[in-house]
Amino acid sequence: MKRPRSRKGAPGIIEVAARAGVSPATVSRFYNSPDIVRPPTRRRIEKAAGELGYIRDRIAGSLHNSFSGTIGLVVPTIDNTIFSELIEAFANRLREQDRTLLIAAHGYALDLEVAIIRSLLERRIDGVALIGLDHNIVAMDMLATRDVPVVSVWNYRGDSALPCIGADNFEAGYRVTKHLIERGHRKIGLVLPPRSNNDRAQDRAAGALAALAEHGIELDPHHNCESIYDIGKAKAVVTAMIGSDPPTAIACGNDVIAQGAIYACQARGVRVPDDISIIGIGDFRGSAHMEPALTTLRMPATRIGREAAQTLCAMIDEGAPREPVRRAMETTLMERQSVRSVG
Amino acid sequence: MKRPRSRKGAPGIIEVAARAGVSPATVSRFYNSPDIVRPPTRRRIEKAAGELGYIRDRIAGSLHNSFSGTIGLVVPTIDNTIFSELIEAFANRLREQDRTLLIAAHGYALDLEVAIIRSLLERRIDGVALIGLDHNIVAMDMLATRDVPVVSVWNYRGDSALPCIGADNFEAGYRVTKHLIERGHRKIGLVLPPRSNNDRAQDRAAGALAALAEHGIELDPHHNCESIYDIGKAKAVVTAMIGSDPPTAIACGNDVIAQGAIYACQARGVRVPDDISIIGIGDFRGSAHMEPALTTLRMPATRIGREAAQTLCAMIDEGAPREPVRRAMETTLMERQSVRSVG
DNA sequence: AACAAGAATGCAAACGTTTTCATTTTGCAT
DNA sequence: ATGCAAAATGAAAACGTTTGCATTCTTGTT
Repeated sequence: MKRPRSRKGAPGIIEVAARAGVSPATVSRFYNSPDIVRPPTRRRIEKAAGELGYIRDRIAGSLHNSFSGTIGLVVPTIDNTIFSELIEAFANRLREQDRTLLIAAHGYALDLEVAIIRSLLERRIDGVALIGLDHNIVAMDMLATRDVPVVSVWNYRGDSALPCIGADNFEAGYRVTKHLIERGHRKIGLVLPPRSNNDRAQDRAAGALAALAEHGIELDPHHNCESIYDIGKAKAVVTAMIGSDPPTAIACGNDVIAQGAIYACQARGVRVPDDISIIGIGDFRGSAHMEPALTTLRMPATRIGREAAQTLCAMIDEGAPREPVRRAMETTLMERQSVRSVG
Repeated sequence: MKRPRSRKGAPGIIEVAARAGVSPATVSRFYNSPDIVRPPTRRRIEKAAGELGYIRDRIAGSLHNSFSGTIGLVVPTIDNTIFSELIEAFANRLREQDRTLLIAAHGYALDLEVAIIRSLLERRIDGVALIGLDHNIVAMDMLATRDVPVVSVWNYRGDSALPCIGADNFEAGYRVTKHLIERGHRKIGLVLPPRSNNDRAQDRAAGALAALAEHGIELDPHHNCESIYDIGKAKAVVTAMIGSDPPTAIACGNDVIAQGAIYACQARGVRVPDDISIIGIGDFRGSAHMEPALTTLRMPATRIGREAAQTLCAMIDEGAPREPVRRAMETTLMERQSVRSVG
């Protein structure tokens, strides 16, 4: 029962042209390069468009020149502090450039990614940003065939095939663990997010393990845990970990896990940092104000989002450079109250 | 220096048609109503499309019939637990319907809303979802003129002009306050988000005040505070409030404020709920696992998001019904550990 | 075997812009 | 005034689909 809804009274470029007493071509030029139409004409068109309440139809426009002014963003999930900050920055930057954002989430399912990319391509996106470096090969192929610029956001690797704007997650894992070691901790627990389909998590884990290995510290399997991005789950996992033979410090894969860890300690009457030190990664909004304030490695999500949008737009406007752009955004260790020195 | 990037080798419907030995029209029909093309033909087209790696161009399609398969969503901000959960649900529901989501944030600036809506309209969205009921009149006008279905999400009012899917925020404010009163509290503090340009906040405040008034409880001006959506800010505000002559309970405008309130108490050595009870609104992910677990009024963000998408799609496909759809989604008081009875 | 009715397909004209090329207008120097 | 280059505008052909209408193919009936 599809009604072919009429575009109602919506005036087109032709009506505007008629009312302004110029040709449609001129109206088009008025919108796309105002500088080449003379000020008096410009004013007439502006007036006519205003009176008619004209809204240009970019869809018709993009049919001709192949730019739609729309960018795709594919994320594992939107509902995640870290990504939502990133998305917001990305979206705002695009808006400033008069582009719009098509967004989709796949929930860590790589096969859904193909369907999503296809759907975006059907809408003629000018470029795509993807979270992380590992992606479905057929999806990447579709993009490459159509010559659509792609940037990978959030994770940085010096040898990535894709242009990437993000933080070095290996280094992140390494630094937080190293920080604990430097504070004298030897019995260290790890609570990391699942590694499958997640290069960020993989890199962080590798970094943490590297720091441990470098100092000849052995990781008790009982202290090596996994938790999804969920306070409740993290709390449960850490509660189990500290039940018997607890570590003196726990490195968490992100701030949400760290938050869960702190609650787990509080629930069992274990003091942080006096009995157990806890460190996170991310520095989410709020982490600075927790009790105790969370020591964590700050990842500049907003800056990453903005830079990524910027880079992608440049690739669209100027063409992709030979060598992919790769930018490692600096992370900062925020020393607060949840870690103390021992020994 | 705009290169008119070539659409490269991207094959069109014509190439597919040629390879399958049919006319373009038939290929088009194959995609839009497969049932009216005979199975053998269908198979040939499918094969040809597959071999060519054809991806249909919906932009060209929407030029003809006025549906783009794209929905707009305008939110104050993406980076906010409550909205990101909503957005995710909304986006996923749309994806299931083979539609895509154009998203934009205005950061509570009503004038930006006009620019955003205009930008969405330029992309020929089939419908729009907006957060809340109060909106810029010229933006609403543009939508009405073009006959674009609109739904308001998140806040419910029985008398709203717009179709709305959400929770009754007046009732929410009323219930949490009433809950404190029923537990014997008389010295009650309020920490609510700023009301300007925010009907949700206005309604919650009105509800809270109504509950107080109903029981003849006077609100000490010193206990009537405002805080933006930010743990740090809320913590500061509450720290000040409990510095001298603290209330015995605080009703918070949302869970993030409540979280800040709890931290404020912890930082000052005030016990929750023994010394002060705290209640939130929202039941964000994590609220159940805090220490102490937060008593709060659950708002079903995921269900709201899904329902909203559903409703909007129905309006697009079937036309808007005479009387706007209005759905009040049920809220639930989650009694946990942050509120105790007194007196 | 012939025929009608219906189903499947093809043809060609939209859809609302942008852009090339041609034409007119403008500004300036003579 | 006059002529000329440069700037501004107009006419018309794209862009890649969808769809109304016309045509051809099926299929079942007599």
